[in-house]
Amino acid sequence: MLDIKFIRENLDVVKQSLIDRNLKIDLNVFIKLDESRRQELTELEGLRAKRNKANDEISVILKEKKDAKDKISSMKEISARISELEGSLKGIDEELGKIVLNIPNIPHPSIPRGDASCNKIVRSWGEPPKLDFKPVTHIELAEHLDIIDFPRATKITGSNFILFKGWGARLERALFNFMLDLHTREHGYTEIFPPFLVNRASMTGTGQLPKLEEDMYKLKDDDLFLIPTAEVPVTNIFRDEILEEEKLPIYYAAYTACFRREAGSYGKDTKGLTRVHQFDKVEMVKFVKPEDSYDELEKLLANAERVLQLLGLSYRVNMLATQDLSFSASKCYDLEAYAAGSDRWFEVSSCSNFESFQARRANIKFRRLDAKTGKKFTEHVHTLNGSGVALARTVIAIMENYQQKDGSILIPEVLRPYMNGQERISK
RNA sequence: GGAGAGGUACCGAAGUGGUCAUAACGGGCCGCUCUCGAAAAGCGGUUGGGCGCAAGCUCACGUGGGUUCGAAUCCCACCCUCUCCGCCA
Repeated sequence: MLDIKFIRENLDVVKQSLIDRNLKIDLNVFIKLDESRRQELTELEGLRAKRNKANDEISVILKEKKDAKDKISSMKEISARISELEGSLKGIDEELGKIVLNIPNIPHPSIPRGDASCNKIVRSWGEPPKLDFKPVTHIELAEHLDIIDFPRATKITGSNFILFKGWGARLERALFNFMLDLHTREHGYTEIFPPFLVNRASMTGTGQLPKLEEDMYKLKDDDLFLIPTAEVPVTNIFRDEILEEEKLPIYYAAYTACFRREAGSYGKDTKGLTRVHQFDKVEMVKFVKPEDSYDELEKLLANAERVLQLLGLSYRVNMLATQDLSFSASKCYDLEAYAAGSDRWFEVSSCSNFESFQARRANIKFRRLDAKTGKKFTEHVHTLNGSGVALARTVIAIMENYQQKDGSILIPEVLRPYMNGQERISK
């Protein structure tokens, strides 16, 4: 959520940001509502002041056992007007709130304007593997090695769910353990294991709601949602809280399963692990001071890259252009890992700076000292998060890049300690 | 799921229709005084939002409604926490 005052005072900036994102939101409605809100508020508060004063007088009169009838009846009219204004103002606030909740964050000046074709590869790392045979896809490998059972996952739940089996399941577990260990031991993150179900306020706090409700799995009898990413529960840890300045920055890393309905992408990537409704992910979340957030974004990105480097997966870093940027983000880098069997780059991480956008929605602040006045004041933190990294697609890259001529899969060295020291998965 | 208790500031807690919501009282924290230093004691300070150039005004007692000239206080609905019982990994 943007600051209402900011929108009012920087209308051109907001309008340009909507153009850059190729969105049509009529801000004139906002301006009109904002104006009438302030006008009605001024009248209302004047009347309230009058009423408060009269109330004090009435109670004095009654204490003295005198007659307050005239005063009381004269207040009836004012009270009626007050509740009229309160009702009207409530309506305005609701409408205004709806509009503001649907205005996306302002893209950072450093990112390209335009659609996905304008995304900018800022660097790449590693080389695609040199295989002296024709590589196959992870689907064929999984079937051959009997480590993922697609048909039975569909039977148990539905299409695009995964059932890992044997060394497949073990590989999955090895991966998120390895990632959590890396981030907590070497990158300074505190491990979190959050709930996988969250309430509406949490979903709104990070910006999934109200826009993406149809993308969420929602419980029927409770107003709860399955998390699409650990970003939601972890960022909401500090919802409605004021942090002390010395506590910042805060780095959290969490493994969770992630649940996505992928409504609107039916027919896309229907096979294999590419687009599934439930996948595992290790997520990194940061709460930082505003002046540090862009440095922190680069560090976060480096932490995610390190995972791929240690796994020996070649990847590229993609800076998203304005129209490809998610609703809440100001700036975002996607990490794309190459997978030889599919001969494709798979998005395995998104590292974003949300600036104060989520913090304002979720009401997360910190208290800091004003150097000039020596007084404390509160300010919204900046939040960031990044996958470190998403598993299903990383598993694709590992399987397809480490496949051998005989159909076995070599296990990346860093994972071997997590897999009984085993070197390969074979039939 | 059943029964009961409760939700007021950083914490505990008082307030049960009016002149007590920056909110009694106690504690914590910060600053100052005293001290070689500390403890103790004393003094002072310690919530957040909105409108306004400002002075200032206004809102917030779990949430949302209602009654009233006036609600922390009365009424209704909902949410949450705790205790006991039941069920249960």
